[in-house]
Amino acid sequence: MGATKTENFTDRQNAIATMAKALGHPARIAIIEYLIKVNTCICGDIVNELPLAQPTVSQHLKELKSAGIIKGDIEGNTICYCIDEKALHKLQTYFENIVTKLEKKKNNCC
Amino acid sequence: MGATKTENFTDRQNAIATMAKALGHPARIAIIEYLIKVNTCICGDIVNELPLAQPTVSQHLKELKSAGIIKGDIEGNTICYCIDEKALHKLQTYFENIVTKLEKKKNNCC
DNA sequence: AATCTTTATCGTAATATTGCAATATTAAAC
DNA sequence: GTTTAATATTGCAATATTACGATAAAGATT
Repeated sequence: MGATKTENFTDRQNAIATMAKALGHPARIAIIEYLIKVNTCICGDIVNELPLAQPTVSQHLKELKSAGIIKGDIEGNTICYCIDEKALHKLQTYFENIVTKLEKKKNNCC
Repeated sequence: MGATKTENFTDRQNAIATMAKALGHPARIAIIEYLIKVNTCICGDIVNELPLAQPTVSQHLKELKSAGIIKGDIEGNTICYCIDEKALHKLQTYFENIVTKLEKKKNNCC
């Protein structure tokens, strides 16, 4: 085996897992933090910001994009990447919901 | 290669990535959702709840535990697993912070 | 003590991820 | 049109993940 059995889980569970997985690498965390920091999304210098080779960065960007975390549009010979707020909002809501439930239930063991 | 270059990123970036990675699998999302649902954390029937073999579930639990997402204590011949609220709180805060920043900056392209 | 029940670990196969050098692509600059 | 600059793709090696059968461990039950 080695392949995740996505078909056995709900779409929602798979969707959250996909987004979480995309953020499950420090380079990709660094990328989104940089995108947030620079405010604007014209960010041709992302490679210089990261301690990784250009193809590696490109690959991480591709993964973030395919998970819907970032959006990218071609803009001349540079790519304009920026955060997809919808995805991060979903994650935020998801975790907020969990935290709220945990607080409400006050799970009283362990 | 194939190994993540964790040494090139900050501890904070690695910490978030580790937690996100642990949640980057639908089975592990299903596990924490189940733990939340049952309220109590004495949960010997987690295997029956998931469409995976027992060793696989055990492995997923181990990963969640080593990432600090869940806590587990031995309790007779069963294990008492429950959510570690601290970890989820960190994630919630992290994403809330991002969303807040994004709203404030109103990133005006793409 | 033998058995049952539950969870962990080992071993292993299939697959995925990470990282980079080399190369391709594509548009701007000259 | 040639060079430059920026990003993408390809190919590949190293490593990690996913999944499960077999087996081990350890307390509970009889």
